[in-house]
Amino acid sequence: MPFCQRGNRPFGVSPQVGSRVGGTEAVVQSPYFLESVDRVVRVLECFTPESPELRLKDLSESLGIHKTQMLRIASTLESSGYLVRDPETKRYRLGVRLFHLGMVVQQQMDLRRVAHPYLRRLVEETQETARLVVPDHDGPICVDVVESPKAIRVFAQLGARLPWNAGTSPKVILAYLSDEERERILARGGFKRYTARTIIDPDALRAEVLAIRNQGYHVGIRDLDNDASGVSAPVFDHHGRVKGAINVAALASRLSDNEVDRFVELVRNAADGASYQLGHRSGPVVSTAAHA
Amino acid sequence: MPFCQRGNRPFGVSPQVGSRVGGTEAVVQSPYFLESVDRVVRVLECFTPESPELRLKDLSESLGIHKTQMLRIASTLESSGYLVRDPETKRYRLGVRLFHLGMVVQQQMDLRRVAHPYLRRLVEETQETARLVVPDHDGPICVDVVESPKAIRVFAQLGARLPWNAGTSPKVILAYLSDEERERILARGGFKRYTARTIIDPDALRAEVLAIRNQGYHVGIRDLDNDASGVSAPVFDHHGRVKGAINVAALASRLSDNEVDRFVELVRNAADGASYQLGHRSGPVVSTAAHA
DNA sequence: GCGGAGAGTTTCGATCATAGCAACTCGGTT
DNA sequence: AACCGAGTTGCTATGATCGAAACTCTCCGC
Repeated sequence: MPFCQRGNRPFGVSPQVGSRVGGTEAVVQSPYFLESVDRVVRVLECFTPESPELRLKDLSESLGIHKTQMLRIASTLESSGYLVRDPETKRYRLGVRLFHLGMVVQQQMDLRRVAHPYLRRLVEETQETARLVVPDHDGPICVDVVESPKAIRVFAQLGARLPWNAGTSPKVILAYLSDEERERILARGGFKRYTARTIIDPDALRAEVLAIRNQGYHVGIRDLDNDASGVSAPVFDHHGRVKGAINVAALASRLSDNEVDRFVELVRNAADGASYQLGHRSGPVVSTAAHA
Repeated sequence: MPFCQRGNRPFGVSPQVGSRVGGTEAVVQSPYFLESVDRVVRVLECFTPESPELRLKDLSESLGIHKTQMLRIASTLESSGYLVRDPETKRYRLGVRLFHLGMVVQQQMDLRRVAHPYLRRLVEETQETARLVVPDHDGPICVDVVESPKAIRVFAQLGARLPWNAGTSPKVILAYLSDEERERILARGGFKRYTARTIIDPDALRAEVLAIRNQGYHVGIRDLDNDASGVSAPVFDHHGRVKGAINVAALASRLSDNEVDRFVELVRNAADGASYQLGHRSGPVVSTAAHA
């Protein structure tokens, strides 16, 4: 394996180092690093929703590239339709070409496809069963499972419909649905009891679910099954909408407190990674371990 | 003005020359051309909806780039998140980063904004009044006008609602709406007569409109106003849906047959250009002058 | 209408990043 | 076990790339 990236890269891929301006070439990231290539993407990244139009000077200054060189780069990009230049104002914008590439990417941004490798990795790391659960008209459904290799393990039925009021994934999903949807589901009621710990009162469920929303994940103990506990975290799309939850479930007796903490970390990373792949940008997710 | 591109570049910007493989550097497009930059975009363009995953060899072969070099380019792109590599299969895919750039572009893809420069150019070229008309709940509306500089000119009311059965733009839009919508509008009926040439019979209107659809544009003679004639062509978004029509209208008496042909050409180019800017790829548009 | 400032464009030679060769690893196939 | 094809690494010559400096153009204040 040639360089730093190991397997799936979830977050923090931003090479937009801010001010490369003053210093000469700070961090060269890999033995195969081509500056000319990297510069191209750095140019494209200068264009944001906030500043979609930039002058030559803006570009050359913010990237620390000589204006002459900047002109050459921009002109080349323009000639292939990745930048367009308003002939009046001389300002550059991103070209439609990029939109089309974006659409090619969008076609691959399918939840199951994206989540699967994360489930696999979770199982490797935890040795427990991992699942992907998605919301559906009436009740969440388990749409992907990677089973624990252990002899005694949580068995998850692919395609099974789960209740809204028990199990970690359903509650995590419920937590991030819109207020109306959540209330509709709570109002519908009819919650069954599965174990002594199952919440069946709608108001209690609402409270639980709002707490989950604040926390950004959920650890559930024996509320759906007397022997099982689990950890879930939400997966969002690029609009910031919940598309599902990633979950790891284990025999409750096997889960020490330390293990729980580790699982939470792993599950959250997996869910964040999948969210990122779906185009989500770190917004709504609560950040206990914020990089501040 | 440094190089070949003059003003707005509508179509045919594809530098994807197919086989640059055999020959050495065929066409160098501008004095400011940087091969390294161009190569980056050519790499990205290898990925299409049909072949979204490519191996190193696929890339290097189809671009005629040495595999060593290809590895370096791809690795650099990977390290900045524009390509992702499946560690198992070693295949590359486009990264989510591109999706985000695509979204930045999408925000600029607003019909009025995009069409305006085309209207301006049309007026320059034709010296007649140009308009942008969009469909709306009940009737098309004129949402942008650039007026002819001539003393006697067609006056177009910004924001005016037009009838469906007269004038070129409404009929062009009608032609490209979905079958259901079109039939609903035809069924609603209540068409007024404006001149001797106005079509008021729904069946006749349907026939006219289907003919327009085959033709891809429409030349209307004195059917809304006894002194005015006009040419319209449809503008599509990236789903291939009609978003509006671009129109040039002149005093009927000023329009010779030659002029009409010229106007048709200009209006179609403008509409195609605007469509392109909205992400439309030459699909549904009828192609009399196909490049086949 | 003049002069200066700021942005963009053009030219040109020196130099350093880059291209491609060749050798190597690794996994699968005959 | 030998082979093959894909991918990875090391190394050096060279020509594409970079930046300095001069030029153009437009806008502004006087």
